[in-house]
Amino acid sequence: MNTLLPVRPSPADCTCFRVRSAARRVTQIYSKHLAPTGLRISQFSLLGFVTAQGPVTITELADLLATDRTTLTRNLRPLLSSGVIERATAVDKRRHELVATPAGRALFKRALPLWAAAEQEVRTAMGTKLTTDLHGALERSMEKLAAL
Amino acid sequence: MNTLLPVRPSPADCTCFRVRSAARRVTQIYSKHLAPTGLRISQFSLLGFVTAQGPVTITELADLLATDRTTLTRNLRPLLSSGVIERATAVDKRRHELVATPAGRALFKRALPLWAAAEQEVRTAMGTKLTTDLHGALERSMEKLAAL
DNA sequence: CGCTTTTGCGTGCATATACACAGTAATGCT
DNA sequence: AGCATTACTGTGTATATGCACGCAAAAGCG
Repeated sequence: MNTLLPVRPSPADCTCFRVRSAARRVTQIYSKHLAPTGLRISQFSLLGFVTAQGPVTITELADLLATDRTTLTRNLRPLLSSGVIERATAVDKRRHELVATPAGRALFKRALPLWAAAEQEVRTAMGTKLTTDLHGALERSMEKLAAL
Repeated sequence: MNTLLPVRPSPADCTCFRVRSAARRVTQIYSKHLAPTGLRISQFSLLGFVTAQGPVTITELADLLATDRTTLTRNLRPLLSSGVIERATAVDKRRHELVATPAGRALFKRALPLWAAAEQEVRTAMGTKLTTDLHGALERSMEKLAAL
């Protein structure tokens, strides 16, 4: 299990750099497709989770999305002000439960085929095997790195 | 090559979401290690490329890092003001050539073992095979997606 | 019941990211 | 040389990201 580092480590060998580069690249592609909806890809994900998970708190959402809680506070802002997500009053007054509004569910429904087109474009470009490999590697990596 | 999408697409199946989640996770790990240097991982990468590539322009750097050019303009700001990178006067007055200062090279040298520790921690957690798989999948993905 | 601890959130600060647009310098062409 | 084109860069605007810190509500305990 002694994974040796390259002899002359370079920033280009950095796992972090590679994952971040890939994230920037795919973000551009998805954003291009989703532009007509006015949603960024992160907003699409956020709206999707809120739509699917029903009433959910920011902390729960942070776990699902592997994002910092305080990041979500801000990322939710445009979605709250545009009325696609709203706060529900919870019994526990500390909890700020979030639900998708009818307009939010409609928007997500409209955005879904555009997301699918982006996903299809990426998967077609990569091919079936690479898509499977990438998803598998990312999935297993997240599991291994969750413990750290 | 007809890569079928899942029957009921969910944001969690999104390639973009997965890559972005992974990027957030690894960023946290590297940042933790690099904190004593005052460098973020993106700044470490930036400084590394400038140190290695010698005089380089923002546009060239943008290609190397797969980042938007205007992002680099801003990302360079803290590195310029802290004096680890400086502008060199080029013959072509449009070009803003960047070089690492002696302080910058020294800082990078100090940061290198901390980066190596982060890289080692990640690779140890993932294991040799998964590390190879992930790097390979990311590498090939970037190639395939570069054309889009 | 009153006090301490825990839990759920938001803010201040700093950086990261990229699109649309604009400015300036070099180049090419007539 | 003069003008159009191309190349290199910065800014305005908006979102994304997370750490340190502080606030309020609920829970636990004597």
